[in-house]
Amino acid sequence: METYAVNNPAVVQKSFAPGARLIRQGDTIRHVYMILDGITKCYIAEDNGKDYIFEFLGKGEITGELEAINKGACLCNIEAITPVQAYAIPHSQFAALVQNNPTFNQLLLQELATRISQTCIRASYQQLYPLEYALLRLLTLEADQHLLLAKRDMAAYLGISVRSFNRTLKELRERNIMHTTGLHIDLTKQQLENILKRFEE
Amino acid sequence: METYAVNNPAVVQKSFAPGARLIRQGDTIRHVYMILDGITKCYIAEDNGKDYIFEFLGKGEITGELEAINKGACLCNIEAITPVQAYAIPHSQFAALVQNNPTFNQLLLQELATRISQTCIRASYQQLYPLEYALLRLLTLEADQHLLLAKRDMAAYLGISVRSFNRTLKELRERNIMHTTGLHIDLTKQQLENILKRFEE
DNA sequence: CGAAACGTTGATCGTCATCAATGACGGTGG
DNA sequence: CCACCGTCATTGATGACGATCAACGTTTCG
Repeated sequence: METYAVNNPAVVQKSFAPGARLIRQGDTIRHVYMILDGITKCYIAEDNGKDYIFEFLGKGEITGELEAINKGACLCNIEAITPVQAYAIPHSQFAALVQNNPTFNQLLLQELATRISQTCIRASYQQLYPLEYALLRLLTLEADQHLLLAKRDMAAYLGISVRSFNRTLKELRERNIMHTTGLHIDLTKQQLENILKRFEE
Repeated sequence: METYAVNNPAVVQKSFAPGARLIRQGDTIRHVYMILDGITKCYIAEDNGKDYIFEFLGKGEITGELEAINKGACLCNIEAITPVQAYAIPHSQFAALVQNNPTFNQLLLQELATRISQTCIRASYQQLYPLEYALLRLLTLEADQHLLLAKRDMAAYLGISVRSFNRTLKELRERNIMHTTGLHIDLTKQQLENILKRFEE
């Protein structure tokens, strides 16, 4: 997806150190960002001080597009968790791409559709299953995508404190579902499937 | 949005009685539906028997578009909760509309973007605030949109049982936050704001 | 100079009390 | 029959407090 923005003088490449924010919740922005390299977290900071991470964005993914489409204030914070390279694309250029480049438009639609699916699926199982289930799914996701996340980020993804995260981890270890050290899941895909199924009673 | 599908022989208008399903989770479909009248609920049925409603769709809204864009199996069930009239638009026609009609395309993007925002916001507060908070927000939403939902649907929206729903309702009544009868919220907008703020500590 | 000792900091976890939410069972009333 | 609710026991998840430990840099002393 990132190839569509190259060779355009209005598009600027920017670097972000870990911890730097590409987008601040509530701000009005004039650019869409396309991530060339690195990992970012998208999170909403609630008024009660808690954060909720709803996704991690990596190479090739786009952000700030909701605001470009709907002209609203930023829904969430986008913060680099590794060093990040990104294109900053002005809204005008973004709109032009959407209008004039059917392939880009199609990719954008697909990305939005995927995001909706994933968000809905996650909201569903986080509501209807206990914490341990969500934690196992997160670790599986992490392994699949070769991510290595900080514990506080995993906790924020699950909507809990680091303390609760560690506690749940410990319980999974005591039941021999996880290694006694590290964050590996000590199970084959098949076994994991079965564990996840156990919750479905 | 519904005007874009008129006068096309491939587009068929269909009726659905309350309880009938426009779309079944897991199915592969060949049509996108545009709702002309009535209310539907979109819900995921988890393997443990619980349902999670993630939105209610009404007049002018579209559904089945995720599957049209991503070519996957259906994410969720779409079920009529009032009598529903809808256009069934074949995927080929839908794709043509997206490609050839910039206005339609723009509306589609906006609808997807709005849906993402709302889903994220809801996932966040349902994770980070207690049940009562989510219940109050649901009732506010219902009042704003002049909806009147069945209790079991409200419960499924909150991801809880009807029993728990009633229980939470009772607690709100005992604290004089709600009328002792009906589902009205016995507060001005301003008071409600304050109540919601109370949770933000 | 180098090594041992010290203090600081942050991450982790045991424990305990508490709150939030559920499930089950049975009763009541339309 | 179904919706609703009182009651009770239980589970799930949290917050607070304090102890421990490892990492790291700094001080101190031989």
